[in-house]
Amino acid sequence: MAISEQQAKMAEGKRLVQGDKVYSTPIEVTLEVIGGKWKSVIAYHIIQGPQRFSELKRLIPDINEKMLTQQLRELERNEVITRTVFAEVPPRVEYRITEHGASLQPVLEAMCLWGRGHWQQLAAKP
Amino acid sequence: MAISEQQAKMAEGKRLVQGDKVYSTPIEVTLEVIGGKWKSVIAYHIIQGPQRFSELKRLIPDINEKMLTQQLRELERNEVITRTVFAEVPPRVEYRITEHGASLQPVLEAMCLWGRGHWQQLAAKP
DNA sequence: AACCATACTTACATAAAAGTAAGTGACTTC
DNA sequence: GAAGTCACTTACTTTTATGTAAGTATGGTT
Repeated sequence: MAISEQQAKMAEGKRLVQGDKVYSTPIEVTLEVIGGKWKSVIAYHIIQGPQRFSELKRLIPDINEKMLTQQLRELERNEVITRTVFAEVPPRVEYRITEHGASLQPVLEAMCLWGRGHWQQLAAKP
Repeated sequence: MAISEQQAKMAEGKRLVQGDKVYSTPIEVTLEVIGGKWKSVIAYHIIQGPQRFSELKRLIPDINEKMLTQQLRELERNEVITRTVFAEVPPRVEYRITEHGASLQPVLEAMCLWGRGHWQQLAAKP
């Protein structure tokens, strides 16, 4: 390792660097992939089994088509899911979890579990 | 349960309701508490042990004071952390995880682990 | 008296995320 | 041939999140 690199590392503390992006926790890396309002929810549904576009729309009633498409594309770009178009009319498109995406299961499961617990606490109080 | 309530539930599928908020997955509940760019990172650091404001600033170099205060307040409001002011000059304020907040550990750990793995994959490729 | 430290607060500005509504293409059924 | 299905796209608007920079209070140190 060059001295300048080393100095840079010491000056900035333990930080993860990737191209022009700098993270101070691996959590930030995860957020790049499943951060935001929809991505974790979408991934959670697809991890339960392959889903069509329309099925996801049904499963996530409040999402609109633009958001659904956009977030699916980003998940695809990050290799969390794959997109398969079937040459049929009307078209059929299937989204499946990748192996890499499947490794998100513990994260999504933990989030799901915690959310359920927190919701019950809220429901019990006021 | 009143019939109208029941009908409402059937019409809208399995959804969690809390006041004026409606969720279709417990994941959304979790996101209300630790969603966004900073909250999970902050909680992660405080879960490792009590931290002062200035220490958090040091641990999360890219955050600014306004954001740090704001997010700390929201974590406090959701009973994830507590805030203790010591009557000293200069002031000392300590943030600690609550019991409820400590239950986030599996979530944050999973996020951290996954982020590390994903980052290594990225680093190995290009 | 001037300066330092800590942990903020405030007003304001910018950027990013999310939402709305209308339209597209290819083929099927009525 | 009009209408319907599915999975989008596009242009545009609104909302939410995040950031900047300056200022505040208390009291200790020089």
